[in-house]
Amino acid sequence: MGITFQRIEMFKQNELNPQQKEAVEYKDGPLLIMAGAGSGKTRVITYRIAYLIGEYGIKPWSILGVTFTNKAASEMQQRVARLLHRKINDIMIRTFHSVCLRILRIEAAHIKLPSHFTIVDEEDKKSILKNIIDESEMDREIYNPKKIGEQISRWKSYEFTPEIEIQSTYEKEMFEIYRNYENYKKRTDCLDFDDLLLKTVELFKKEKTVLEKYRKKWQYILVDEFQDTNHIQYEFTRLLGEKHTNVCVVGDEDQSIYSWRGATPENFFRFQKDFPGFKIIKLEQNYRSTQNILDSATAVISNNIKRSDKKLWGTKGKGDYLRLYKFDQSRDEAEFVIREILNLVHRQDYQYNDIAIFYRTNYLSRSFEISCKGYHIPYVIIGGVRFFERKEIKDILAYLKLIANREDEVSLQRIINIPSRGIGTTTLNRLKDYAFENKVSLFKALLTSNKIEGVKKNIQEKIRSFVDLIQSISQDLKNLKLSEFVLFLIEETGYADYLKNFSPEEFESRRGNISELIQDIREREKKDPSLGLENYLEEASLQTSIDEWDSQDQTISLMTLHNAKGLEFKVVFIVGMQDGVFPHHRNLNEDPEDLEEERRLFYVGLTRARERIYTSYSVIRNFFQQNIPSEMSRFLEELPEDKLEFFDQSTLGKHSYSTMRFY
DNA sequence: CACCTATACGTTTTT
DNA sequence: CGTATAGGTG
Repeated sequence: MGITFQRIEMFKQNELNPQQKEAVEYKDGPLLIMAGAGSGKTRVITYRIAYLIGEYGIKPWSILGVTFTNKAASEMQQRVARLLHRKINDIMIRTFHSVCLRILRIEAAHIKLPSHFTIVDEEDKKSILKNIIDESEMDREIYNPKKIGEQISRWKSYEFTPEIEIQSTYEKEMFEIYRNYENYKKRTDCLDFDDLLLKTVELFKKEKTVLEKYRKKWQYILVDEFQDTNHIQYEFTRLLGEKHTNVCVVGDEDQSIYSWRGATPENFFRFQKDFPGFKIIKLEQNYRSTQNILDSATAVISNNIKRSDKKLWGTKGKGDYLRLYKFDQSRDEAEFVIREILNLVHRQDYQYNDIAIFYRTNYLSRSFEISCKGYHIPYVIIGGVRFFERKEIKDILAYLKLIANREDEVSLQRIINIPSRGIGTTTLNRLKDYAFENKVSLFKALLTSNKIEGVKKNIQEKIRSFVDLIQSISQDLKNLKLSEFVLFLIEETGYADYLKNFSPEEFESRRGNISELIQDIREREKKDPSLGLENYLEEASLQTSIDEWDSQDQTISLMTLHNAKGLEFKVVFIVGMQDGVFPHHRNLNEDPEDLEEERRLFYVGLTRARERIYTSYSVIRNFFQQNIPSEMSRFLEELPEDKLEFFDQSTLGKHSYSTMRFY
């Protein structure tokens, strides 16, 4: 039989160690895989899925795989397809958010939600909150939209709702804002990222028949990066899995780096409680890094008190020493790193895509970007401003979102006067007041603007022509492919001229981004000729920066340590290693757990490297154009000295580490 | 209402 | 330093 042949082939091509084999072949019941860094975790998951299908005859569509990024999901899908020699588009391997979105689109009616709801991103969320705070006349000093947004997010990830009793006036007002925010979204048929998870869990708890339907559908569940799941994600997993208990979770508590987003390794314990009879398999064989890297990473992480004892066995030779460089200024650091990269590529056998630069915070990318440009090194920055967050892209998307959902007030507000149509803030506020008082949507208010007091005839005319524009282009959506429609829309709205006027200097790059958007739509149309507006908007709103990245491209990669999770490179530079930057000053507090999370982040960074690690810092840090003296990161002192070479490139304070020089 | 200028303010990490 | 907002003028 073909099935047996596949199995033999699978194991021959890429042999698995006994623990990996056990994890792959384990069929029914709860399974907890503790997978150390570089222990072949992805291989185990993909083999396991392939094995369930190929060996146990499980139907592809009864498997649910949950990952953290779309990229990890599609990679996994491809690898499974390769193992089984067939196209597999019927396995659901997606992110939590994407799976929940799928469910909600279908089941929305059960929780009194129209199925065409739109998704608000972080920027939209902030602007909604800002409006609410402004209207409530609260002090913006204390009530800053970003902070409140984070707080709301935290509440929601714990299934906390505004109905809960609260004491202090501050909390009361926070809840008031929260409640208004929730009402606003309800009124405008919007959901934020947290809602996707929260509403799905709510739906499962309320509608048992719906829950049963999905329990029946997904007989086998796998969750990747389990250490970074939060309460609500755990609930989702538990609800779906507790009946058949075929739930496999994979993670590494040493790589838990999202506690600030509500993630908790506590879920490992909850899993063990909620799924009795579970099996634990530990993957401790590291196939990625040299022994020196492994020993250094182990030495660092062993400073954490809160961790269960776990070992990593290396499979490679000792390899190079780790390197530690000290500089005067950030720009010296950037200059060195880039020259060293040139050296690695031209004098040694490395390619650009073997190399990555990691930093703690996004703003550190700037000096390295400048140096890359100066030396003509091809680079990509992962993170920072994402493609779908760029102004021009968001404008176009706002038009599309409004066409998909007329109630979407955020999008309407964004583009009602872009390009400028003479509908300014005063008019907009009148319209909003009218909409609010008469309990209609903002778009409805536009339709009846002649009834609104204080809106002059000429302005009514302007509003009418805007409404006509939206209505008439909406008609054309039916007759055009989406990519053609977007081109048409840009034409009809006069958006290109607007961009040119708005900023001639930036026009070229913005137009480039728009072409890229259209190209992206075309590519998706190629895969799925029936690609609709809603479908595309969905994918666009859940896309992350890492998803845009192609590891095959001949470029070096710059990213935050958080973005580095799950990746590997031959050479890794970890830069900006000053106390206060890394560990970040906000996590240098009384709470030792915050520091431990920073340390895990360092551990993640170190364990991404296969062959070589450079760490570096400068004694003068440029911050807001100020020069701030800074100390070497305390984490660097945790690296074992006998596996480290120290290079003092600094002309200031030479005395300090000169005795460590030994190369 | 649109446009220009002054000033305040901020950068942790992100699905 | 760069961006985002406020405040004033045409």
